[in-house]
Amino acid sequence: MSTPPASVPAGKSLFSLQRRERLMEELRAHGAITVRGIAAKLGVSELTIRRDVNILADEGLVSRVHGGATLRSPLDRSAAARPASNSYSIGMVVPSLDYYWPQVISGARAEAEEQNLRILVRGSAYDAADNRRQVQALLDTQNIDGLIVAPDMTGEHGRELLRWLNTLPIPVVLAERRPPAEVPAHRLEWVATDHSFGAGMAVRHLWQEGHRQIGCLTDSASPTSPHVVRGWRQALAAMKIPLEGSVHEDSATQGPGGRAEHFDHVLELCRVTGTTAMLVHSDTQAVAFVQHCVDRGLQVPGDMAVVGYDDEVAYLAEPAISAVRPPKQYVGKVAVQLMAARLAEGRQRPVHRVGLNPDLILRDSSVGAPRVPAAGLLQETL
Amino acid sequence: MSTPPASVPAGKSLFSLQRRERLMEELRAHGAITVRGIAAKLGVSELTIRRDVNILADEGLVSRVHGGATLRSPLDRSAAARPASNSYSIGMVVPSLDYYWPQVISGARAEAEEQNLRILVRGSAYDAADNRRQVQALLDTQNIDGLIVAPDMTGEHGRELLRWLNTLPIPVVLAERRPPAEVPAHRLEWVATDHSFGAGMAVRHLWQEGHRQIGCLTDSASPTSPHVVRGWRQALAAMKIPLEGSVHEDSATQGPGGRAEHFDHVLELCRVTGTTAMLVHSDTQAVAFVQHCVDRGLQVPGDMAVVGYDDEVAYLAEPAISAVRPPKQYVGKVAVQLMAARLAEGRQRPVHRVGLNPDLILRDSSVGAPRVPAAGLLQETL
DNA sequence: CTTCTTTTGTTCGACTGTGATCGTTTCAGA
DNA sequence: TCTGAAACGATCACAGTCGAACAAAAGAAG
Repeated sequence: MSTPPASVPAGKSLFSLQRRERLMEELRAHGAITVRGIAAKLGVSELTIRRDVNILADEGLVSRVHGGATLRSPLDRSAAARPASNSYSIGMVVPSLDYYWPQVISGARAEAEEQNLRILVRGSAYDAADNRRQVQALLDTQNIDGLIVAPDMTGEHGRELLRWLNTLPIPVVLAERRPPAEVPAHRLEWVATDHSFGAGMAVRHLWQEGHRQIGCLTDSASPTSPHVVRGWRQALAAMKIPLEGSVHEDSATQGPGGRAEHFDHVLELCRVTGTTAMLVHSDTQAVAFVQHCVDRGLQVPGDMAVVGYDDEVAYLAEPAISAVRPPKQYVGKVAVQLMAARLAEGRQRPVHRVGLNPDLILRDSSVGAPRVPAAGLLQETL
Repeated sequence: MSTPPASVPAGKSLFSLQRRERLMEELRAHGAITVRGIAAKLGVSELTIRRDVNILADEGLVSRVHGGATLRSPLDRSAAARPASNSYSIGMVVPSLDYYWPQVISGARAEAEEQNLRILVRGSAYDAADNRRQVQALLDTQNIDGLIVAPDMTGEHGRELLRWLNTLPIPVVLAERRPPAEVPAHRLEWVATDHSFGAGMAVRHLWQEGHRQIGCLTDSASPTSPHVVRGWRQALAAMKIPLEGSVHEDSATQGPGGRAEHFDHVLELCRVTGTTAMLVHSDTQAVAFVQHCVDRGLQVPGDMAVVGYDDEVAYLAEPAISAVRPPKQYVGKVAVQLMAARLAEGRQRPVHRVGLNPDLILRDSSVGAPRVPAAGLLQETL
C-alpha cells in the first residue's frame, strides 16, 4: 500500500515483525484482508501470511476468517475465555505519600481489587529525575504490565520525562496531569481533576454570597496552582470583576519574613482593594490563613470569607473551612479502569483522556454575606 | 449503512465474520431484518444469511423470527435468559442517521446490550429547536432514565438548549460535543473525539512526507470544523509554517459557481502559495476534491496530497484517501458506559468528561514525497 | 568455518464456506 | 379450519482455503 505494489520488494525483504506491522496497517485501512491479496502484495507465500495471521490472532489483534482476517470483532468468540490470565501488575508512582495522594491510592487499590489486578506503589520526589528513577526501578525489578504515574512536568526535564514515558513498551496513565499540547505524547492517557472548574465554582459561590472582590492565594510550587489561577481568572472575567483590582498572591514568592509577614501583606492588600473573600490553594495554607485572620481580630467569614482548595484538613479549622474537594478516590479509580481496559483491549482502543469535576463542600468559612456590603459600593466607585 | 445500498457490492465480497457484523449493525439500526432484504443487499444467497442468523442466535445475540431476525428480545427464551436485573432505558438523539452517527449508535447499542440497557434512538435536525423537540418527545412518551444527545450548540438557542439539558431530572451525556466553558453546564457529562488532535496528526504526517505548505479545506456547517481548524493552526504553529501564507478555505462560503468553481479557486490558491498538501474536512468532500484534482490533470499524491477527515467513504476514492478516523464506535460505547455508571452510582460520582483520540489511516493519497520539493525552497524565500 | 535456530516455501490431503435442489414446515388470509 | 405462498433446513457438490510434514534458506552463535 504505502510502498508501490512491487511484487518483488526492492532488494530488502521485510522482517516478520515489520510484515505483521504492515499487515495491521493494511487491516486498519481496509477493515479486512485476504491472505491471497496480501501475500501477492508483500511478495511472500500465502502460508507465511497465514502464520502471521495466526500469531496476530493469538494476541487478540485480529479475527481469523476463512480466506483472510479482519480487525478484531466482538463476534469472534475464539479468545473469549481469557479471564484466567487476568492477573496483571500495575506500577504506580506518586509524588507524595502523605498529602492528597493517599486517597488517590486508596481509590486505585479498591478498583484494582475489583478488577483482580496487583498494584505496586512507590513514592517519589516532586522532580523529574527522581520520577524517572522510581519508574525505572519498577520496570527493572518488578514485572510491570502497566504504569500509573504523576510526573513532574515542569521545564525541559519534565518534557523530556514525558517523551520518555510515551515511548515505554507498556501502557502509561497519568494521574492528575495533562501533558501540554506541544509535547507529542500521543500514547499517554490521563485522568485529572478539572481544577480550573473547581476554582470557578468557588468564585461563583462567593459571588452568590455577596462578595464583589474575590482574591486568590496560591502556592506555585504545586502543579495544581496554575489551573486554579486560570479558573479563578476565567470566573472573574465571567462575573466582570476587573483583574487589575483583584488580589493574587503566591506564597512561594514570600519574602524572608516568613508566612506570618506574608499573610499580613495579603491582608493589607485586601483592605486596600476592598477584597472580602479569598480562594486559597492548598487547604493546609487555608487553615493557616484563617488562623492568622482570627489572630488579627478579623471575623471569618464576616470580614474575610475563605474557600480552601484540596479539602485535606479544611474541616479541622475553627471555623471549619469551605473547600473545593477534588474527587481523589475517583482519580485513582478511573486511572485503574483506564489501565485495565487498555490491558484487556490492547492497541485498538483509542486513547482516553478523562477530566473529573471536583465538588464544593460548604462549611462555615464562606457562608453568610460580608459584614461590609459596602464592598459592592466600593467596587462601583472604581 | 455508510456504504451505499449497493445491491451488488462491486467485486469484493465480505468475509463471513464481516457479514455477520454487518448484519448486527443493520439490526441495531433498524431493530429487525428480513433474510431476503439482507441477502439482496449483501449479494449472497438467502441460505447463507439464514446460516448466519442461526450462528448469531446460538450466541444469543439475535432472536430468530420467521422471515428474518430481531435484536435479542426478552420474550425469546430459546436460550438461557440473562439475569435480568435493573433494566434502564436510555434515550439517544443524534443529528443524522446516515452520516457518521450510525457507527456511534452501533457502538452504543453494542455496549448497551452488554450492560443490559435499552436504547431508543431518534434522529433530529442539526438545529437546537428540533433537538429539544425530539428530547421532549422521548421524555413525554417513553420512560427514559437517561439521555445521550448531540445537540446543536451554536448561537443563543444552542446555549439555551444546553442550560435546559443541564436542568433535566435525568442524567445527560453529550456525544461529540463539549459545552463552551462560559455555559454553566456543570452537570453535563460528555465524550468527544479530540478533533484538533486528529487534525494535528494529519498535518504532522504530511510534514514528515516532505510537504512544507499544508492547506485546510473545511465545511463550517459542521460542528466539527472549528476543532479541525484549530488543530491545523496549532500544528502549523508547531512546525513554524506561517499562517498567512497558508490556504484555508471553507466550502460553506463558496460562491454561486458551485463546488467545481470553488475547487478551482482552491487549486489556484494552492498554486500561488506553493501548497502541495490539503487537509479536507468531511471525507465526502475529500473524495470530491481528489476527483476534481484528477480531472484537472493533477497527480494525487504527487502534485497534491490529500488527507480526509472522518473516514466514512475515503477508502472508496481512486486513489484511496488517507483519512483521520474518529473512534465513532467508542464514542457511543463510552457514552453508554458513562450513563450506566451514572445510573448505578448516582450523584456521588463526579462528573466525567472524556476525550478520545482519533486514528490516522494511511492510504495512497498522502504517502510519497511531493513531486516538486522546490516547495521547500519557495518557502525559504518567503 | 560449522552448527544450531529461526524463518520461509512446497506439496497434498482434509476441511470450510457457499449455493442449488427439494421435501417439509410455518404463516396469513379467506 | 383450510390453502397457497413463502420460509426453512437436510443433503449434495464444488471451489477455494487451511495446516501438517518436510525441505530449504537465512541468520546467529560458537
